[in-house]
Amino acid sequence: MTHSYSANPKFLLAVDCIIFGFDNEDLKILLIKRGFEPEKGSWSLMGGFLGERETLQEAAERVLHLLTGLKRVFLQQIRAFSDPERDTAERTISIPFYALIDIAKHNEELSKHYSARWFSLNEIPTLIFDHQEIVNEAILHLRNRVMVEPIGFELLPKKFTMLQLQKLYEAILGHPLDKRNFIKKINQMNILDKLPEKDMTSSKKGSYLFEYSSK
Amino acid sequence: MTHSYSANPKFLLAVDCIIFGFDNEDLKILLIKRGFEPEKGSWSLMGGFLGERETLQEAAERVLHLLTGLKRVFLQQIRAFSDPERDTAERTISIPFYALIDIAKHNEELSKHYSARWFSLNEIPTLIFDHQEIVNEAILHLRNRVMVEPIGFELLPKKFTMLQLQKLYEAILGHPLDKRNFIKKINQMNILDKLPEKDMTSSKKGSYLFEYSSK
DNA sequence: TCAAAAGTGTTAAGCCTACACCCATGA
DNA sequence: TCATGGGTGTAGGCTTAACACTTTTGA
Repeated sequence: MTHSYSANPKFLLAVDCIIFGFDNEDLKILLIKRGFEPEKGSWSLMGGFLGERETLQEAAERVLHLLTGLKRVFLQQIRAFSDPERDTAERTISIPFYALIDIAKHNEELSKHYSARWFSLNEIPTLIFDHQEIVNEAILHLRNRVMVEPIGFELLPKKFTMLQLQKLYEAILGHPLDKRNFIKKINQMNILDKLPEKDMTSSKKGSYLFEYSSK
Repeated sequence: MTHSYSANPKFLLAVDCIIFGFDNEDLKILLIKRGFEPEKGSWSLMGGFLGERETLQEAAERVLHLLTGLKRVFLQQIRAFSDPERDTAERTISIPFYALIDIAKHNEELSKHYSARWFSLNEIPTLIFDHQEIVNEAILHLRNRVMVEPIGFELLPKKFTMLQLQKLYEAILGHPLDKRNFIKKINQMNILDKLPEKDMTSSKKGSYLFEYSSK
């Protein structure tokens, strides 16, 4: 160990954001066409460099806001990626965060500006560097977490039907769920408020809307 | 986002190691008396700075080897700590790793050289910077993981009794376990080989020794 | 009246928890 | 022979998984 701070090397720190969204069918991620060299024009996670006076969390919030226009978003840090060769231009350590957002709320203008597009998980194009590996870890992390904690509501509109929620869980977990068992499970968590309104777009009978209850 | 690598700031990256050991009674961590300013003489995690050509994992292995003499140790990365004020000397981002080692195997000479000491979790002295918070996250991580995956055997000698294993799990989880239920659970995991030998030191009857079966 | 999605219970199996006595042995 | 820790089984409650029919209503 070198007992002097100044004798040690310093590094660029990137925060790369895996932005998850849900279109009532598939879990998707928002990718950008990289706007600078190297790998200009290739598909990539939205990223940025850590600034002098920021925490990593703040940097991730900044990066996410640049692309989506959103603030106060669910963000979860995952493990650092540090292969010395991972970025072909210059050594960069990446500390990725995944975000859960409502697709409908992101700013289309900003997306256009970064040539961004939503991709279903099974249609992800070739990504730069180790970004595919980063995405894979984010998916695993999300999957593990959703099984024990009530997260994921960030991916839905404020009011949603049980079927929407079930489809979301199925998309995250990657396998179908039983309707009755799912409803039972969610109900006994006691995290939803049943609203008096119904969503009439999906059927003639209509289905009740629910809200995530912040208690 | 700044579209040029060189215009962005660089940072010192520390790897701090939470080194867990087990003395058949308590879960312990190995702390050092810090040998340089600031906070010289205060209790601290063993740490080091990332080198130009290393991955974070390699840096953690190097740091751990410096203090314990051990190689090929179980190491798990946890989340980065990045508060700009966390290190009072100079801004440093810490990427902590926790290690599981057999207390009996660490090198006493090296420990002495760093003025290192083992502390039970409930006797941890005041630590520098945010090291207590880092320790807390490592414990939580370990606790969550031990409930779903067979880890922890790294903390025991190669051959161990069921009681030793149970005491270890109790120390990690922080609460007592039922002997019969514990044995049932471990057995149905199918991860141990029962040896023909017995440990005769703990009782007149003797208790069978087990080995972790790598399959 | 029919088509389409919403809503609703029960049963069996497995899992977890709590709990107490006999065994083997050396002193 | 006795004191000490080692080893073993069962019953009840709880959770999970599998499974199908009735309701509502607009077209």
